[in-house]
Amino acid sequence: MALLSMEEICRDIFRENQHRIKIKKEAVAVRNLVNIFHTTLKISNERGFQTMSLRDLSRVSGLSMGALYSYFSSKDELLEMIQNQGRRITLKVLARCVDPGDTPLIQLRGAIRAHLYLTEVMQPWFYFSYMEAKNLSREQRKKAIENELVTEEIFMRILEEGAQKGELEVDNPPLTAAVIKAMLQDWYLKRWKYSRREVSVQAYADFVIGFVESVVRKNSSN
Amino acid sequence: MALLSMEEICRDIFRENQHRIKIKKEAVAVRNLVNIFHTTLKISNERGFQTMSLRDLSRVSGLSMGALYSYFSSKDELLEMIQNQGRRITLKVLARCVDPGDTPLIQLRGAIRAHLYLTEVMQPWFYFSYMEAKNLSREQRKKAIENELVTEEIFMRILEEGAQKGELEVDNPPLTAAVIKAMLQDWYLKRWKYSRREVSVQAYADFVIGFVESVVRKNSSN
DNA sequence: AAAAATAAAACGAACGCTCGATATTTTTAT
DNA sequence: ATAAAAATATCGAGCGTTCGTTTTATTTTT
Repeated sequence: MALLSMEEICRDIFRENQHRIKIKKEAVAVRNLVNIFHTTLKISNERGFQTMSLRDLSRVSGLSMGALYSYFSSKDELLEMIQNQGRRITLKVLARCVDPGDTPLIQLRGAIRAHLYLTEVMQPWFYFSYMEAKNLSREQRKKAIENELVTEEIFMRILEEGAQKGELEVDNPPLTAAVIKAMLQDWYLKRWKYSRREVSVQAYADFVIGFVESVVRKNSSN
Repeated sequence: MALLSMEEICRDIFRENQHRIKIKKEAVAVRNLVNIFHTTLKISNERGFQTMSLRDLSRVSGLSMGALYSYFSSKDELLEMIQNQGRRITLKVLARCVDPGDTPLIQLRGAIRAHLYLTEVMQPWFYFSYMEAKNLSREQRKKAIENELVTEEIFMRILEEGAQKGELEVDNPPLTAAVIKAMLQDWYLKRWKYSRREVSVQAYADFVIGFVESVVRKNSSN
């Protein structure tokens, strides 16, 4: 799961945006992109993206204003780059963590664990995406909403397939998927609460799986 | 439930902050406070409190800059006033909606419905409080966190009482309360999603109650 | 020598906020 | 009842500051 290192992600970003980025050498660019994104997430998740000035970003990252503007052409573009990459990774990871060959119950468990472990590793990113969504442009906000709905649909399809096969008992798949999503998002939105209580991601995953299963499983045995 | 009119709330605010507010006449002050808060919530919930300039607020509310500053002494104080009042109302309403004489199961249903109906009526306020929490001063942020935990404790105590009396089966009251809270918060955080799907607050309340009960009730009958 | 980063200055625009001028309402005096 | 006076409320141009952004000449790294 942790194959998703910040370096790899930033290398992708660099290659895809090479026409915009003024820096030529990949090694240099990647190193600084990691720095820029890390610092942006750090400051923004404490005080908000709007409140973070580029002078703040310059000071904390150690890069000059001129250097920063070699990597993006505006503050809004920086916001978009972060959002874009986060979205792409979510879908990629979630899609490959659900094996259509498995039974719905196994798929459900896999999807819950995948969602929690992914958001655990990339908590700052998800927290940022959630909180800064309203600052996006209209088209970017539309993409963010789509993304939310797609993740939810993954759960809904599993539930529907389970109900159809008679393996699960779900009387309202859309709402069930919605509240599952709400429980999963709580993990990265209220991280302070769970770490204060020393709840590990494994413990939370087990709990949510148990909680959901006692609703959707036909017989409470095995 | 809708006894909590904006006018009443603003009258309370005016009386408690009369020393700060430069306006003498209650009727005038209340009228304008309603306008100011309503407009602030409207703009902030679309674009964020930080992004909203006081010139925006002036333009949309129809009050001049000078008039605005007769009601608060700084933008931060406006933020605090809104947060304070929202917190107070939450606790007041939730506390009086749970009758200790009822059985834990009835209390649980009452608390879920109370939470949902309250946040339905005051959705902009709750959405605002959630999203703008990071912009608060340290002491104000501490109060917001306390508030979150207190609401959660109401649910935890009901669950624990139910488990103790043998009426409910809850193996992890703190985590159960946490995910119940997550489901309830989803209602005001993702209002766009539920209204798009035409899910009413009653339907959502019934669903959540059914969902939770099929986990915590000992026998699935009656 | 080329590429990249730096420090510093400057730009106009927009920010939170103030304050003297003005308008409105209430009180007082006739 | 009405006009003058006082109190209250509103106005909006303008304050100093900071914002995002660009540019410059210079230094550092490869």
